Amino acid sequence: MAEITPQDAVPLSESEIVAARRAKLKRFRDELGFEPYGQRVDGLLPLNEARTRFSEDAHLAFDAASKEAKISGGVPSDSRATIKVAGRIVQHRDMGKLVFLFLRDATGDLQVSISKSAVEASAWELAKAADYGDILVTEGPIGRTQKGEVCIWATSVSLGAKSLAAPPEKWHGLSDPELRYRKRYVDMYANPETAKVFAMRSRIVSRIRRFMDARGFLEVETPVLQPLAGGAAARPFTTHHNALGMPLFMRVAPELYLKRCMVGGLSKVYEINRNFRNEGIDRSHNPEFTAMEVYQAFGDYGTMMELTESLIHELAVSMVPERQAAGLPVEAEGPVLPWGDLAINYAKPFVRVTFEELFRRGVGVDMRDFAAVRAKAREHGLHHEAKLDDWLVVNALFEELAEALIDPARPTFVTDYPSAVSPLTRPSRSDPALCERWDIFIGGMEIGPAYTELNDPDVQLAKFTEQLKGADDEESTFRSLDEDFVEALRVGMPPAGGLGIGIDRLVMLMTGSTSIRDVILFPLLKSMGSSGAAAAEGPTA
RNA sequence: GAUUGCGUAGCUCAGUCGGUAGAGCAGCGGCCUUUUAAGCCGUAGGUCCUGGGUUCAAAUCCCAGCGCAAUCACCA
Repeated sequence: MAEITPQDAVPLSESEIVAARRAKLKRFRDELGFEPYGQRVDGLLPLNEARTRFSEDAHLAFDAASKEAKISGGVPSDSRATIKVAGRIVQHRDMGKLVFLFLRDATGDLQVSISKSAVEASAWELAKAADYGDILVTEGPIGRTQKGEVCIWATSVSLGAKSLAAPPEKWHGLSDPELRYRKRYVDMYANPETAKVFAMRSRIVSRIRRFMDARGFLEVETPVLQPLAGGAAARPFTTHHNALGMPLFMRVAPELYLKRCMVGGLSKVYEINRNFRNEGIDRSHNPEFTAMEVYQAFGDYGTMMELTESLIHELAVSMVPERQAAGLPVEAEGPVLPWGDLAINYAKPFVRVTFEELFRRGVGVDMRDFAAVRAKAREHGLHHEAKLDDWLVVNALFEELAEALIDPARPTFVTDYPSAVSPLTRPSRSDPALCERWDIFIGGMEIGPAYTELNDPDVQLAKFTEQLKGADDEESTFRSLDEDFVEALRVGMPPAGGLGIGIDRLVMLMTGSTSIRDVILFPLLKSMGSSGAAAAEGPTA
């Protein structure tokens, strides 16, 4: 195997900015003796925590002692805390024999002041020549400057990593949305609010887990690679297992496996799951997205409604201090979290309205009067109406006219959907035309449905079979009957409530993000140029 | 998939009626021990997204393509 030298890795041509940075890297290593890619450092403080170590008293005492020492020629006593930090340089001001720079980490920014007289010659050269984007490690007492800026007065400086890439604009950051998504690693340090959103997302997901765990649910993991893509009527991504010679699908939902868990005796389970749907991309859809599915034995859709309302309300309450800390608008009463043009009020109880009532208000006729429904459908230009089943026409009209009546500024449960459009749901005990299902809408987005689950294997099999008949040629290539699932139901699944919540959309609402790409670290974009096209061809060997 | 808009230096953006390609930041060389988007002097940096077309002349007008965004469609 040939030795790879750093020179081999250098591109043939690069911008003068990059060339200048490479020259500095060489100089730092060869002339100044710094390892440009750093080493282990213990005892580092996050920058926001470092800032809290500042003491005005210690600063003033040191200031006074310094002046005295200047006259008497002694060494001033210093009670300031000495701390060690690391961060990326986001500002660099060279004043001659004094360098001010700002370091940034995920917790915030902190100034470092480097005086030529306070550090070794090599460290001084490093401080002078350091670039925007370099990762720096520094140690020293924390004080402030004449202008009052809290800072570390460096006594040592070293490199954590030399940055060889041309940095974004230091004031505007990275604003081109395409570049922000393609180079998220730059976006995250150049635009601090980006990193804040992802830190918030992490805490939100963590709170969801604590909420579920506190209620006695077990978190489980079920297959992403499935021989049959069941649990939702969405187009799956297809793949293949070489050793088994077996076609596989990326899951569109974990539902059928979580129900198998119920059959097995895990009576309260949840999974925070990545799903994959081979469909369009827009502000609220990414091909892979995160959901949480929940199943509770001997619960029903009412159990799931209480759980969902409590969870979302609790999350919204927890966002009040989060958003205040991040400088985002918020009202504690409710609470009210602004989102886009809306001020969404998460006060309990959430709005509840039946599908039938909303249909009557939105469409103006009784949904069971199919003649009137079809007349309305023609009136509103649903031209393929004649080909559709009665209830599908009802559903289409509902989505067209009734959903718009839902107040986007209030979380709203729409309950008791027509049974005919909900194959995995148990029909209503009081009215067989309806089923025990609700959907929750917030901000005009569907956040998730919940069902009283169907656990009668014969009814389930009949519904699956009926659904398959309705599938067109394309659908039938990936839709097939999950016989093992029906077999599991024959073993006996307890009655249960089930729930699915879109975590990305919930995080959008909680963090004030109006695009799903702003809450997914690396959203899918088309690949660029020929290398991307070649990669899409797959392995050739 | 459709429509509209955008694509100019590493980044953020100007570019008038079609007539030699511009600024700020970043970079490079200087000066400066208290800056807050530091400042000052000097300097370098371009496949104007790609490919065609119209024209004496195209960043600019036209066509096609690529990428991104918004809206719509699709997504129970």
